[in-house]
Amino acid sequence: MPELPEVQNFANALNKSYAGLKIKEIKFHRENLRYPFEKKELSEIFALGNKFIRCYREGKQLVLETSQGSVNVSLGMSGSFKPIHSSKLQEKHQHVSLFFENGDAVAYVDPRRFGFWKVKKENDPVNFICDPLIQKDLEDLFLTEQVSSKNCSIKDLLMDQKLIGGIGNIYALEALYLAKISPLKLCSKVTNKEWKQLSFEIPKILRKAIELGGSSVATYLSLNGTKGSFQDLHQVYGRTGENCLKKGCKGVIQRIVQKGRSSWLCPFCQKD
DNA sequence: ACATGAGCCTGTGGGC
DNA sequence: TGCCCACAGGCTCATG
Repeated sequence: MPELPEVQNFANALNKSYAGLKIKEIKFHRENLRYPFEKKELSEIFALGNKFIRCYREGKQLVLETSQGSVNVSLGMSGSFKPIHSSKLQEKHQHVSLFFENGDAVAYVDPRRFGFWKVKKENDPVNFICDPLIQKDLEDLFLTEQVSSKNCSIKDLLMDQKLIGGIGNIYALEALYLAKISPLKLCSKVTNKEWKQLSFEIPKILRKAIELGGSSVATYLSLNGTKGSFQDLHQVYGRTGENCLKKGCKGVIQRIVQKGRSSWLCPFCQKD
């Protein structure tokens, strides 16, 4: 589900609601998500009396930081957080509950269970080269030999989390549309001018999406239960058969399958 | 060393 | 109404 803007939204909201609170306890409602829960370690991190210091984003993951250690949380395709009001299970796919001493509580909900909670080790390296909110970092990365010599499509490159932390299917396709580059174009054929344009469009679109509360496709809701509105500004994602929105372009948005996932593009204004 | 495709899960929506 | 298929904001393996 969530790409950078949606994850950033959860980080902001969790901070606003819970940063600084004393923890009461953590409860697990099953044994695993994508991986088995490290219950012992996680219970120590979220033990009675510890302080929930803050939540921040690292690529597409959240980091929950307490006075006794930190945890990486991946939301997978369908993970989300939701405030709860009692110790009874409240949501159908509620897998973790976190209680605070002041009576507040929040649940981790994830129907498809592709997410994970993983204890963050002291010297775990950050697992990507570049954060896509920073135009200069993107440009520097794009103009390296390592990238331009890659034998993959530009869409695959944008979604490679080892290189760039945070871009997924929606924002890769939207940014490529804005930069007028086909998602099929090979990295080796992308011009310096196009790389520069792309490093301009990516932070711009991500910041706009954060501002609008992310994209609510299917069932995504923010912590306070509201929908984002960036989906209303999607230019290609999910718009099969609709007209290209570029002024004067007579193109029709086309859906193709790329490495097993949907891509959308305007075959007229996006060239490969 | 790379690039691809299957698999992990549940839910939803469309076609018949 | 129900059944079947395709598909969904991600990521990790096994394979070639």
